[in-house]
Amino acid sequence: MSELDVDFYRRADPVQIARDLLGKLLTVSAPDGQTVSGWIVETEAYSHLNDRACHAYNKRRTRRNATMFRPGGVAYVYLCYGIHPLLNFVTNDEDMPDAVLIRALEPAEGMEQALLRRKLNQKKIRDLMSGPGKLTQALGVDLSFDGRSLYVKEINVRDEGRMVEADCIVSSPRVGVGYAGDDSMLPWRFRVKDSLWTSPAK
DNA sequence: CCTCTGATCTTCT
DNA sequence: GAAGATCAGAGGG
Repeated sequence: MSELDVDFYRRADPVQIARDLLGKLLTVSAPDGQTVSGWIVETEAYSHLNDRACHAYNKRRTRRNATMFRPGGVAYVYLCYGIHPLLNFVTNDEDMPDAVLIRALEPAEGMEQALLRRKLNQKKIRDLMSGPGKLTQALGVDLSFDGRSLYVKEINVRDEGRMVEADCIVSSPRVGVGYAGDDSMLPWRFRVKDSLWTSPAK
């Protein structure tokens, strides 16, 4: 139906955007020419205000997080644990560094290519995109996507009319952010209730 | 089902 | 030097 636009990404509340992204269709055409897409079923919000788990907490700049300071509507991709590229969408205005981490997708188009990239067979289909590192591998997203606009054919997000009602969204604390102290308790992880495709981590 | 571990890049102490 | 927005494989129950 329609591509998500500047007005969607440049809002000031990453928590609302994380909820709104559930049910949207993410499509990636990798440099090898293959296209893989999936429905977003799990996200996490990160805010530079009052959130110690955010890479850009208190507007702290590092070489890694420079992309977060750009205007909303670009991809922020960084290497986690030295191995896995993780995909975020930058939100809010320039120099207001918020982001939404994409944590899991329900497979849509290009499943054969995704299975190849993940080295999985049909029996393991549930592991295809059910985690932030798994989905970047399945989609072919690597560090070269950092800073890429989200309005291009290489990577874009569309509203295809799949509705996710408020009472179908489960919120819980984010994964792996214990270092953030009290902020690690914020219920800023969002999942589609009863989806078979969300990540297993507590 | 579960717990443990290695892989190995960025950032901060 | 240590820990992190993670995953896969090995081993045990």
